Amino acid sequence: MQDRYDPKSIEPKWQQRWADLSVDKAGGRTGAPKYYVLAMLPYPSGEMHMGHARVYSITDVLARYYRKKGLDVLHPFGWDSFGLPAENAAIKEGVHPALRTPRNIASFKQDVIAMGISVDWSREIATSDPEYYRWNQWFFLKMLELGIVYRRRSKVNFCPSCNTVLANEQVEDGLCWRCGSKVLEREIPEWAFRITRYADALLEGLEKLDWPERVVAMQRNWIGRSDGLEIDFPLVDSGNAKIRVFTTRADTIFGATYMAVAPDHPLLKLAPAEKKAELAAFAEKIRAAKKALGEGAQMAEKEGVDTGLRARNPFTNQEIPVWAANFVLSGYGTGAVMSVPAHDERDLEFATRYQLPVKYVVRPSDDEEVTVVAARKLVADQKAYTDYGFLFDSGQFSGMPSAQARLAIAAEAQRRAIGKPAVNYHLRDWGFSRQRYWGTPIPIVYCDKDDPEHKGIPVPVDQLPVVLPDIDVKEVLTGMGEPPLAKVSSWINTTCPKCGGPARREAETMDTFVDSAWYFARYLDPKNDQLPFSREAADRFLPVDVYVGGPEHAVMHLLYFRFWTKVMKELGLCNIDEPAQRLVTQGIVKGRDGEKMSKSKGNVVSPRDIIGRYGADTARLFILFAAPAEKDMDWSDEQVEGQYRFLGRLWRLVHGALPKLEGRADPAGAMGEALEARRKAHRTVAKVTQQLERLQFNTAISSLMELSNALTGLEPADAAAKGALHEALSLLVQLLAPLAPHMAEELWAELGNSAATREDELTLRAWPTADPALVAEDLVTVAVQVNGKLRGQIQIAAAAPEDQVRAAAAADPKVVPWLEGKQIKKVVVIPKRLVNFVVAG
RNA sequence: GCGAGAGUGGCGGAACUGGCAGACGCGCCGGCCUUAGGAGCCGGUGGGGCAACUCGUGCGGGUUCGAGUCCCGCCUCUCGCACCA
Repeated sequence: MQDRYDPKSIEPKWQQRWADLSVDKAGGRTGAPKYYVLAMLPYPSGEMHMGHARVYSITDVLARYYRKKGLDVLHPFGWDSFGLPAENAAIKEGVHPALRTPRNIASFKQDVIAMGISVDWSREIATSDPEYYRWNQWFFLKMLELGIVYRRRSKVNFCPSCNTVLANEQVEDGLCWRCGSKVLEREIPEWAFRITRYADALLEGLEKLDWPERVVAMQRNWIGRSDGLEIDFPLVDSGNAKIRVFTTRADTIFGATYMAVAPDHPLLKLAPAEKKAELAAFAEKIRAAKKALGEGAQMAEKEGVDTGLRARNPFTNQEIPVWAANFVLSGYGTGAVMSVPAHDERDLEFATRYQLPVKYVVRPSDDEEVTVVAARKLVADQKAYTDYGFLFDSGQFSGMPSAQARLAIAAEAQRRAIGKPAVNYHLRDWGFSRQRYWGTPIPIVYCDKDDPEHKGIPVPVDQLPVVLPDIDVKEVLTGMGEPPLAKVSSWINTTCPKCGGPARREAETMDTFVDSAWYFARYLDPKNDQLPFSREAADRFLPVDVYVGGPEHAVMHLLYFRFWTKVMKELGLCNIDEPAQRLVTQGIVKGRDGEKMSKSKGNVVSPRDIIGRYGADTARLFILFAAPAEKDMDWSDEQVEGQYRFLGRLWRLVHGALPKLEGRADPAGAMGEALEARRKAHRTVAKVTQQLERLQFNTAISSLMELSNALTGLEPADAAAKGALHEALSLLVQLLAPLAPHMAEELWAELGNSAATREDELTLRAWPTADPALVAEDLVTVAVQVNGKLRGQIQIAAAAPEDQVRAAAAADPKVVPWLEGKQIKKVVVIPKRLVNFVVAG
């Protein structure tokens, strides 16, 4: 034993012992329920940062807690080791990603171990390992068969100077990150997942998940289902041509006074000759503007051009003008809208600018008088009435409420064969081709003979994996020209699986979101060379019980992850609908200045430094104590010191008590102070258990501090009291174990519970249970109120009957003056808590 | 604009299904110990008032014996989406 708490001398020792005993291995407790706790897959930068430390602190507390509860806990770890950062670093520094990546992993892994994170390293995976990514290729081929993977043309960012395609991250303010040239748009073929096929399944699945509302809302919004009507507006004097629109407000169709189409709408070719030049110029202008503004930028003012075309409103039979407008998106719905300026803000803004007619057809009430006034006010204020209401000036539909009219008008359109109900989604298919080197090769070859149109011939499954070739970094990873793999002639040139003749491999690689879409399942069976994972393993451990990671993954990763799970079920690999039942999105860690930690701000605090100075237990306690898991937290050196001091006090508390524990007896006979200590300890067991179940780590730690404070300064009077103190300290240490495991192991041993074998380890590992007799209170403090204001407090037996409690409350000296001479109208008694006298006057 | 979340001491934050607001920690104040302490220990700490008491959970209403908690109407902040028809 040492005099002072010195984390450096105890933490590595216990980390070594945990590793030696393999206490963290999953799968050993076949009879027990499983518990799968997972942190989001990290990109292996060379050093763990605070955000990582926070995630792993959370998952590790859960892993250790449930292991102690006797569950078969799976807490695995792996590396998202493919991707752009490694490739960009290679382009800049000329170091091959395959060299850099293992170094980064080793360094990061050291940090994870130094934090005392209890990981089953026998299941470690790295996505850049061919034994991992071969299964990406396997999935690709299966999904190609099912029609979930397909080839399409799509627009990409292209740098004309580097002659290469750029990822969105490589475009800065519309300029190439490398050479600063203006980025162009270009159409190229790419591979895509038909995730839209699962839009409704992904939407419905959200209902059953125990996920933060914020994330659920973002996913719902991202999928963006909207139900409406597609309906044709015939063009006037243009033969049979008609413009199809999508609307969710069919009830307003009698108010459609013009149409608006996207600037590149195909039917604009029917526009009168004299308009063609103007329309072409407009389309070009809008395209250029969109490109320059980039994504997320505020769109300019609404703008349009009268196409000269005229359409007929199929319900009013009136002729209405057709405009090309910048606010209509060619990629959504039919690329054309019926404009109802009276009932749509956007349509009104446009109509106002170009002086198009506004016709109100829905009103808030079916009362003529009210309506006229309301309508006048709307016109005077130049406001659209966008709420549902009652129809007027709408022929046979007048008087109907909007909700009903929507359906009735849709039915009528269907009857007349000019429209049909339609559903639109914001969700787009997931294009996953990347013109990069450091990713999973797409297992496709192109053969001029067997595949003249270059649709792609799948590589046979038994030829997987298609392994990335080794390359000369300086020659291949230039960031310029054709895709990197196309430059590796020894690799790109291959033989056709069909004819055996010369063929070329697909030069593109997969988006790294593919890697992270299913890694959680590979952990179950990481060495399987027949399948991504066995059905047996899946049935044992899926789904993930708690998934922890940053809210920045709310849509992309978490949507792909869910999508992939649905595909895996379709393939019969597993029988779950959703990959993770519960999601915890942890808040960000801010620096000393209250700003988000970042290198550029110079406010980064490194976990490595904190562990070096205070030890992992302090780092863990600080991180868990500073804020609830889901909230942002500020870094505070003082609070870190505070946790270090707490651990120091605990150390001295136990070591100071050791001599007093000699000659202890069964605590059952303890009285007075010692009995109170036992009670406090058992109550803390009950409390902390509940707090850990609820992921309330900050209050769990404060409960331990309370117990520690209560036990400080106790002088056991007899043998039973000594036993009581020993019991209370042992419980305190056991409760501490998931949170500050090294300290707990050390003190547990000091308290005479040696941990030399795996079985002894399991003694500490068993989670304590509270003795109900000690948790129950026999004497309680009851608050006494008069007219809802606190006037006194009484101590009384918990079991005292109500009239006794009432009498004692009324007799309390502090309460008496407030009741004197008053008439008591009512007395509210809440057992064990409070008495409230309601008096007159 | 739409969606989600949050407003409680000097600070981070507690408060189970309405029941003693401010647990726990930081900071601060006082004391002890010490050659010394930026170590440790003990005590205090929402505002006002000597006190009895009183005021206090973003603002304004309401329900209730009783509201940080429930209802209605606002304000502010954070995050996400943003011409989605």
